[in-house]
Amino acid sequence: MKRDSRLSSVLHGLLHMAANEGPTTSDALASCMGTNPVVVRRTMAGLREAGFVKAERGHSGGWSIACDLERVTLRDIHQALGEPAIFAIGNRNETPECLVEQSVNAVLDDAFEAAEALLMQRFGEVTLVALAGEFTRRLSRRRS
Amino acid sequence: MKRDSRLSSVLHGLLHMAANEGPTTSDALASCMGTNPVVVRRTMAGLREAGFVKAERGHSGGWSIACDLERVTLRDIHQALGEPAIFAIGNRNETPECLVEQSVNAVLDDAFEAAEALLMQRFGEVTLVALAGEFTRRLSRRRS
DNA sequence: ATAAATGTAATAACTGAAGTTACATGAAGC
DNA sequence: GCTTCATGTAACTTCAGTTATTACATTTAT
Repeated sequence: MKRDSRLSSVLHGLLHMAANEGPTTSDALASCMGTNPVVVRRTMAGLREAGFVKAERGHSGGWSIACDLERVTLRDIHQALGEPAIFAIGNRNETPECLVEQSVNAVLDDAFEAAEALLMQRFGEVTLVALAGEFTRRLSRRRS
Repeated sequence: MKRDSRLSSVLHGLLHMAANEGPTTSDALASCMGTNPVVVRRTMAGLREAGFVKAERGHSGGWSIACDLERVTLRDIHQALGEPAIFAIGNRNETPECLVEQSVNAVLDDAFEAAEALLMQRFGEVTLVALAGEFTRRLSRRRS
């Protein structure tokens, strides 16, 4: 499977948008993310619908932040993307008749649910401001 | 991406093998797992190399357990399968030049590593005997 | 010998993200 | 009004990785 990098992509885009004064075009985001402007629009669409960013059309248009960076967490962003599947591993059959397979599924699901809960908790603890702070920290470290 | 169900599949197969007296053929495993005998051989190959199962060729051959079910855990099985990727989500670029992207990656990687560590810990706590016990429990529950 | 089993290579099918092309729509500037 | 620059979106292709299938070699018991 090709790995889903939408979360990584939009976070990267958001930080660039936050750093820019006016709106940032899909083209600009695409070039700094090494992808295609159409992909940017498609991916950002979820965040737009969730109200985290806004897009202005026409001359001098583009994307800008439309939320409080202190309140929005990585978990919110993940949800806005439609909560894509986290695991590449899963059960072969979600509703098996075989009692053996049901047992295997139950044990695996327990473990996966615990791991997912932890991941979501972590995501919920990181605001976009904190993410930007991580960048600032790295920037000053490099400068010194 | 199609989800990787090899772990689920081999565990299902192992429990069936453990329940059978003699060796179990790939055909038998395949039909109870709803797949193809070639897929069974290919998937079981890792466990065979790890010494968890053995395969006998020729007449009245097939697969049988070759390990202590109390000592082998789901984690061992996952390793024997070649430690396939756990997450369907990942960074767009693993070694980015952009400091913004590096920051995003670092924060995401932290969270993913924590979730993976928890999952592996859970897997390490479940032996094949415990898995079989889960089946026995379900069986008696259904009978009552 | 024959039949029954695994071992494995080669190839196609399937799935979902990512990439691309094309065109409609809207807003600013002239 | 017209042009230009931007997003919105549909349709299609590409790509990667598991799964499925076909084919054939090899081993073992009868």
